[in-house]
Amino acid sequence: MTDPVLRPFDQSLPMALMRAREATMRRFRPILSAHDLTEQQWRVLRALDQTAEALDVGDVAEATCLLGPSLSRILSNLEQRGLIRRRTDKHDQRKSLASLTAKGRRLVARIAPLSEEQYADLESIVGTDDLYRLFDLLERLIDTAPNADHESHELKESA
Amino acid sequence: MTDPVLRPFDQSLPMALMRAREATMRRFRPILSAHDLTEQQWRVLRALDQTAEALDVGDVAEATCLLGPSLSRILSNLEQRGLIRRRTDKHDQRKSLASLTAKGRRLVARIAPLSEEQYADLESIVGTDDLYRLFDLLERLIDTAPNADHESHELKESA
DNA sequence: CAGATATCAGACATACTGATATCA
DNA sequence: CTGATATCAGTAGGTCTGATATCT
Repeated sequence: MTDPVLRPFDQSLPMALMRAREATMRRFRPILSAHDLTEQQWRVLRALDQTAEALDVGDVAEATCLLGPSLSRILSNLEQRGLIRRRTDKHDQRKSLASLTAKGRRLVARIAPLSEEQYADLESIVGTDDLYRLFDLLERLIDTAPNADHESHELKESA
Repeated sequence: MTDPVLRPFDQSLPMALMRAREATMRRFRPILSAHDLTEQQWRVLRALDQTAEALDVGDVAEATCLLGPSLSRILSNLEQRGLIRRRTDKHDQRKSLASLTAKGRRLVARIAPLSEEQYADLESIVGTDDLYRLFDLLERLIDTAPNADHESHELKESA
């Protein structure tokens, strides 16, 4: 009568994904907090670093898995700190375009080598082949999503 | 001068893990919210469902990847809703033991088949073999964690 | 007394919903 | 007008640090 009705935790996929992400983030978190960045803020800076041009808010939301309202506040924060800049799109004045400032770019550049260091470490532990296998499997999992709405909340992770 | 200094997003492991978890959770989230449960609350109920006996708070924290203070608040919430019960350990009165109430157990039992349904769906899409391969790779990744402190915050996801 | 355990208090970043202004 | 885009307002649930009480 008190028997478990669910599969054990170690067979829970979201749980395994969360633990794996947690294990990975344990490497990066100290780096980010040393620069006063939350994970979400870092994701935004990172997304903006990838493109030479500015991105509209919708694109940033898609890239970072953040919801619009959350993103608006994060962008305000980063703008106040002088790390990013916002301007309205000339061709479509509804849109707001975000881009890194020189200061933001310097910050990313300062963090990048520390980040890559951790990746190299990870790769040497897990092995390059298995790491790519993992990426491949994760990609396939992502494609199984019922609704590929780019609107979805934070990992927050659970279950 | 505006070239990206970081690897692209699709080669970011925490990012891939987050997206994969998000894709997976998209299946389960509607089920949980239909029963007024957050992901963290569900993780706690699930952990308690796994053992016939009560668990002390430390064990629950370990199992659910939640920090002590967060867990305290979540347990209070679940206790108020009559889903769990807390009592102090007779042998070590510092410890607080948590267990599911009959009501909590009924709730888990009601959700369980809906959850398993999604797992079966997932397994049929990804394939049983690859799903196990994925579990294996994730497990290895988890073992690479620098600090295996069971204290670590929420997925929140990033980087 | 030292170490462990759980909780509390409070500040903060985020998630999420719903309303709003602007523009295509 | 409609649909899209971004933001704002506000509530809620979590994170995290630091302090506290209790017990081993």
